[in-house]
Formats: sequence, structure tokens, C-alpha cells
Amino acid sequence: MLNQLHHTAEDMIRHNGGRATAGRIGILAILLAEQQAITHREIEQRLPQEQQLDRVTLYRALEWLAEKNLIHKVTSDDRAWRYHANRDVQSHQHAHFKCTCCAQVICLDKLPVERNWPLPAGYRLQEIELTVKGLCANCC
Amino acid sequence: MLNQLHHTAEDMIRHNGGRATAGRIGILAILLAEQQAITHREIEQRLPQEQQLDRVTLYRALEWLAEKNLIHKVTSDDRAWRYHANRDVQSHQHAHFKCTCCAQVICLDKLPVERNWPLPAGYRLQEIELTVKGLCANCC
DNA sequence: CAAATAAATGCAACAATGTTGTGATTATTG
DNA sequence: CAATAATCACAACATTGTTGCATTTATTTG
Ligand SMILES: [Mn+2]
Ligand SMILES: [Mn+2]
Ligand SMILES: [Zn+2]
Ligand SMILES: [Zn+2]
Repeated sequence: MLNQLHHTAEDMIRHNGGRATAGRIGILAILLAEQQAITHREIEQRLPQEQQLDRVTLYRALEWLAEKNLIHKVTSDDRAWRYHANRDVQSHQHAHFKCTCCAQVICLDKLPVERNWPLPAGYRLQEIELTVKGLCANCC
Repeated sequence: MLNQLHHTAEDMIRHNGGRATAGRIGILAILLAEQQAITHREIEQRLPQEQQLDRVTLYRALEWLAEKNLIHKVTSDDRAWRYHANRDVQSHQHAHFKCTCCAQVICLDKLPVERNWPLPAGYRLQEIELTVKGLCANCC
């Protein structure tokens, strides 16, 4: 099961012309297995003891994966990026939900906001970032 | 003009039962004068030389002003809070625009998003945080 | 398979932003 | 003016992320 994900991860990495290193494969497998968007720290904790990576290496691997569009970064109000594998649905813009109690972040399907936003004259829209804050099912 | 704002700021602070210190008044006057939401650092730079405040004092003053609802904080993707005085319009929820080039942040009037968002079962909505990213008139 | 090479890694140092604790100062009250 | 609680300044710390550079390694090539 996790082995399957490792295989998938390796494929995804090779398809993008990157080196299939243990670190990258492990990180991407973790993100593929995860339902939520998780932080750098949480990824570190999920890595098996025998293949801990340097903080910087982890940051750079995540940066590479994001560049190649295999994962995406989510901004949060606690100053920590969260990362999540790109599934079909998430490849285009979508909103996020963050629990104000336990801080979990999940990706929501749609982005039900009109693209032609009423901006001041001369302003150009590039991207909409939307986070719904509230309580998750566990914290309600 | 700026003197007028100082007077207004002092009134707002006293109305909330706080001590009218030079620091608080100066900070709030700066935020009242500003069209955009600005960072801690930018506030510091706008303070006259003779009344520079300690970083921590500035943080705590901003915290107090936000608690009293005289200003509001804006989350951004660059890990720095931005602050803006609460005018009538901004007292309720609104969206923000951030220029991806010069990083300026302005408050937008409305929040044209349906409040009854389609969340997973058991989830409860508290607040919607929306940032439109793009290019401002200067950077276009 | 072995050597060559570019890519990835590990480590140390640094930067930005924000927080906590505590003793000194000050705005306000009477 | 004196008393007092609120505010402030300073030092120390925490978290998250970045940069430079020497070392290691995955992949390619012969
Ligand atoms: Mn997402
Ligand atoms: Mn605002
Ligand atoms: Zn929760
Ligand atoms: Zn701009």
C-alpha cells in the first residue's frame, strides 16, 4: 500500500525529469497518502527514522515538487506553509478549510467565486486565495 | 491634518478605556492616515525619529488596538501581518487585494461569497478569508 | 561495469517575524 | 502630589524559512 505509493511517487518524479532520490520519493509518498495539507514539520515526523532528511533538503525537495506541479503549497495564518499532493481536482484553483481549533487544513473542491472580481481601475486579477475558517467535525 | 488624526486617534483610544500614550496615538494616527494595510516594519518607519518605539511595544500596542476593534490584521503569504484602521466599511468582513509585484495590500469593499459554503458534514463555518492576488495599477 | 558529471544533499550561518518574562517608567486617579 | 495599575524597554528566546558552499550520489556515457 505505502509501497504502491512509493512506486507512484517515483514515476511522477521521473516523468518530470528529476532524480528519483529516496528523499523526494519518501516525501511525495507521504503527501500522496495524506488527506490533509500538512506542514514541513509534520512531513519530517512522518519520515521513517532511518531516512531523516536535513531541514534544508526537505525545503528544497518541496520547492522542486511544487515547481513541477506535483504538489501545491497552502498559505495559512500561522506563518507555516502546508503541502498537499496534486490530485486531478486540485490541479486547478480551489479553496481551503482550516480548523481554528486543531489547525488541520483540507482542500475543498470548488472555488465558487466569480472570476471577474470588481477591482479598482487598472488592477489586474491573477489568482484568488480563499480560506474558510471554522471547526472541523472532530472539534465541533 | 495629521494633528487632526492624532486627536481622533486619542479619542478612539480613550473611548475604549485605554491609556492614551504617545505610542498608541502615533500608531493609530498612522494607520488612520494610510490607505493600505501596512506591516509592523512600515509603521515603525513612519514613526517620527523622536518617538521610536521598541519592537515589542509596537507589537503589543497593535495587539491592543486589534482587540478593541480599532484596527484589523490581515494575513499574507509573506508571513507578515498587515494592519489597517477600521473604517465603517471595514468593520464587517471584507476581502483583500495583494499586488504580487510591490506587495501592497488594500481592503476591498465587499465579500461576494455565499455564507452557506458547501463544507463536509459536521464542519462549521466561522469566517471566510479571501485574498485576491494580482497587479496593482502602478505595477501593471 | 567504471568513470564522468550534473544534480542533490548536509551543514553552518543567517534572516525575518513574532513572543515571553521582568524590572523600570508613566498615565491616570483622587 | 502620591499611589497604583497599566504600559514600556530590554534581553532572551522561538519558529519558519533562506543562502553559500563543500561533499555525496544518481544518472549518463563509453
Ligand atoms: Mn489545496
Ligand atoms: Mn482589511
Ligand atoms: Zn479541528
Ligand atoms: Zn503593485
